[in-house]
Amino acid sequence: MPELPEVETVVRDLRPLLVGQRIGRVIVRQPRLRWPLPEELGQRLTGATVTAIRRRAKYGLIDTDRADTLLFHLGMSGTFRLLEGAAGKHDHVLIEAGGRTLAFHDPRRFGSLHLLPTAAAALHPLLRKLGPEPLSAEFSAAALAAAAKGRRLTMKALLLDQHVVAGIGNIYASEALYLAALDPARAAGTMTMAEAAALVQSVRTVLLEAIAAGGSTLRDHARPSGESGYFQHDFRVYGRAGQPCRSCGRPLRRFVQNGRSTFCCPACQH
DNA sequence: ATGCACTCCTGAACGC
DNA sequence: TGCGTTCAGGAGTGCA
Repeated sequence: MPELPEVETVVRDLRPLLVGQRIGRVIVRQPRLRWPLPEELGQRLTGATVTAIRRRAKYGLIDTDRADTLLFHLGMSGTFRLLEGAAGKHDHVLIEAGGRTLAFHDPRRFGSLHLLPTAAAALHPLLRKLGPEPLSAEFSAAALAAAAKGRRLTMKALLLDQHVVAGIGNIYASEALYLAALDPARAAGTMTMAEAAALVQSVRTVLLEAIAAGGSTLRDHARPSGESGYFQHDFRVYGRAGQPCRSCGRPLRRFVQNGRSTFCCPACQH
């Protein structure tokens, strides 16, 4: 469940479970994720106390009092879940803390875990080139327009470029473009300043809505899985091909861009 | 520099 | 029931 709102929800759910807790055993059951897990993962984490949990783009950062930070990315199918009983299939890494066992569960194994020096975490190659956080003031109409200027790629592809703005994925790209009434297939370079302003606002709206929805949904479940938070969210266009546009009533359309599904209202978005 | 196809992996849903 | 095909929320790499 990998876009910014879902990672934010996971981070918020992990905080009360881990912050202030001393990490016990760390068991690696499957070291081959997106990148091989560091050999010293367990040694470095065991005995450390979690001091803070942060989010950057779609990454979560778990800081410890040993100046190490555990960086995680959920990929397409990653979740954290509290283990009840034995570890199951795809529970790749088990982390004991506070009398509980947390499992990093990821069937497709596109997720990743890294161990970084906390002080230099932002300099890591995976984080260094990320664009602004979409919910920060740094993500402005001027900044977006500047990033779009002269670019021939589509509006949708621009939003998915993590160097332009960090944290938007395939679902919320469609959602934001619909809310801003922008055609996903239009060249990004044709964006006016007024359209950039509308898109910035729409991105913020859909992300904040999703964070609110994820948080409330997850509270129904006693574990920080997050799966439910994603599926129960009510999307405006994503996954609704053929259904009526909530604005004009005409059928929504699905088409493929760069090998991925895009949903839009051909009548409302230009 | 820019844009895009390919690639990693498994599971679910669907058609025959 | 089983088998093959297609699709899925990510993103680094390498190529044109």
